[in-house]
Amino acid sequence: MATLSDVARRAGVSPATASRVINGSSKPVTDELRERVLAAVAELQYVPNAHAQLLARSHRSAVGVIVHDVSDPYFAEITRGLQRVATDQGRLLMICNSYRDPDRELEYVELLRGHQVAALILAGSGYHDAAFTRQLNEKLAAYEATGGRVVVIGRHEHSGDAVMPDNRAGGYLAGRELCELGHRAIGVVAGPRILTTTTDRLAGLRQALTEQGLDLPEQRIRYAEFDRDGGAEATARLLDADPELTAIVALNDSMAIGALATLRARSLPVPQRISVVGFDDMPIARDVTPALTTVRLPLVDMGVRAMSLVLGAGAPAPRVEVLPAELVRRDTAGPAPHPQRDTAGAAPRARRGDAAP
Amino acid sequence: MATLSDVARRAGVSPATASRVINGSSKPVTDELRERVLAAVAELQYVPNAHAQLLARSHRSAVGVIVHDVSDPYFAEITRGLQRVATDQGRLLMICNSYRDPDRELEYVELLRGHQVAALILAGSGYHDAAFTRQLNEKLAAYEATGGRVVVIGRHEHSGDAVMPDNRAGGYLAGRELCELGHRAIGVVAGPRILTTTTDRLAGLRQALTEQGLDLPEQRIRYAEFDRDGGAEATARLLDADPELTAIVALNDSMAIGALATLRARSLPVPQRISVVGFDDMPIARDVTPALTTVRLPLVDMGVRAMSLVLGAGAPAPRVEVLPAELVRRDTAGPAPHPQRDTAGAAPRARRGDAAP
DNA sequence: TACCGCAGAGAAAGCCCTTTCCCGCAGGGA
DNA sequence: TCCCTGCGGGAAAGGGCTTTCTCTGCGGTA
Repeated sequence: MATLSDVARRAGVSPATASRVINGSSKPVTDELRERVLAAVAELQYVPNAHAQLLARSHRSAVGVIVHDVSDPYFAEITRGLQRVATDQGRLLMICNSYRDPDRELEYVELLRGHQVAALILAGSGYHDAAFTRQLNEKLAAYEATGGRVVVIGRHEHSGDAVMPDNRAGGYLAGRELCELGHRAIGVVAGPRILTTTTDRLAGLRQALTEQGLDLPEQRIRYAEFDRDGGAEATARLLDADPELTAIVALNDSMAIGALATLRARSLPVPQRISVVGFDDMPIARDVTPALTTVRLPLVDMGVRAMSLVLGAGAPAPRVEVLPAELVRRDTAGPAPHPQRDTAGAAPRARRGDAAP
Repeated sequence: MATLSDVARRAGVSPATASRVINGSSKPVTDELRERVLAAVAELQYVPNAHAQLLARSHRSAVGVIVHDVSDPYFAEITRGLQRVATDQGRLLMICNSYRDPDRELEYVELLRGHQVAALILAGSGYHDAAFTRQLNEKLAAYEATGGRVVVIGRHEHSGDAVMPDNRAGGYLAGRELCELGHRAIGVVAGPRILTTTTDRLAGLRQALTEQGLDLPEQRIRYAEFDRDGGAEATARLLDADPELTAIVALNDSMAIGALATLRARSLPVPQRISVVGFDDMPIARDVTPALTTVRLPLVDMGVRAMSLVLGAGAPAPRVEVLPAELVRRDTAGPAPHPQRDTAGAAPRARRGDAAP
């Protein structure tokens, strides 16, 4: 590889001058020398060594991002938001997939710190795991102590700046919708119970049911991987245990799609026989058939906010931006198939005029 | 940030010794000193500066990857394959999204070269653009001249090692299938015509139709973005121009999903009234309703092969691995709705017993 | 006892840049 | 004519790490 001094030698100037030309330094250089340097760069196909540059320059510019998996639509959308702001500000993003492995997450914090990133964004659910949480917070604190900035998306465990989707309210929305449609036998297809996202969404859902005089026993919940196959499998288990279910809440859209697949395989019409509500409103939700009724989270906006927060000025106190969830009614949730013997939930159910456009 | 000499000072040793302990050098260090160093590392939360390390070490280990967009399922699958091999070999991947912008692609080649990657993988379609192709090849050649290794996935324009999906054969498969089902009026929803992927798939398709005595006039092809919305829009244009179409080939699955959306919006039943065939077989294809008939490409395997090639020993001659396409029959392609006046295609149509399970 | 060899530790030379500091020189004012 | 100013350029000092080379001191052999 050609180095700067190769270029300088070829152009007959000092490395200092070559550097100034290449980086467009504010210090003036004669046109004659400038051209000689540029010519040498072209001839030698010179590309500056990024590591040497980062070492020599003091200011750090890249931003590190740790997500579960960029190709998961949930994180893809968030990342889109992150990118948008980062690109505007000329920042490079280093994105790492933790695949929800706590150890890998810890490793990546170190790795990114080692790569001298100016800031760190952690996106994705936190864990119910005190030991891990403590370790992570220690690492994050160490990083912040040396001037690094940290923002988390959707995790409570960190005490600093955060962007939080309102998972609990979203769960509540899903639950209320189904209650109002007259459903009494509601099953839940949930992600891993160690994730705070799962428990938060579940808590909101439970609250909605409780308000309608329903409870949500553990046997109506099945925990599985937070993906399509997990959803398919959990739905099958749920149905095997309780064939009378008239509605299923999937705690994310991937699982909802899996649920739909199982339902189709068992020839259970949606929403006539059984309703399904998803969560997240990822792009594909509107394209499955029937189109998925789901709880929408402003994913791109979450990314935008997080990046703005992390690149903006620091604040004396931690800032927490809570972004609202919103119910998107499409075609997978309909009235419960047959009238309930129990009439307790009649009033709210009547409130909803679904026949109107 | 704590530095190595901070650690050394704190442990009362020289930086050399500290370095040896931290990197597990082969040179022996007394247990006593080793422990002092380790303690200092822990106390100081020391993380080595990756840039300094890369500068000091001579051997390069990271691999650069340029794709259209990691969150596009096509590239997500390929990347999964790349990652699998890279992780096995302890390599770090630097993944860049070009968003099909040739200039950005060129920039990323430089960027990755500047980051001293040991190898470079370019995935995604090439362009019908001689000037760009030449520039890219020059940059790649310059990189290879300094010992860098390059593998491309799905692009003919580079003369070195390559992994090639058989796009042309795949197009042929889609065309033949529809002909055998009796379709005569077939429209195509295509990606940008500047992409070689588009023209390759189109060429195979055209060949299949030609063999059946059909031709594929330009007005039966609509070019649009290679995504869901592009597919929806192109389908609408196609239908407006030619309402009698009985089949649509979408040149990737995202476009096929868009096509399905338009068809649903227009209440055209699939496959009774109109058949749809996609391309790629991305994971979601089986979950749309009706499940998508499509041409499968071994995407993960393409990634695996590419990474193996690039990390393996160099070869004297360029190696090109062509991976086969395969038709996956699901539910969006059925017999043409009404018998053709023209009986020319009868024989092949009869060959296929679609009523059988 | 004298000498050799080697284990274990440190000094120092890079790796490739950026940037400060300094120097020479030309032009302008006194 | 002399001095000061300021511009354009180079020398050199890092930036944080790895690694070779060198040095010290110990145990073992003749």
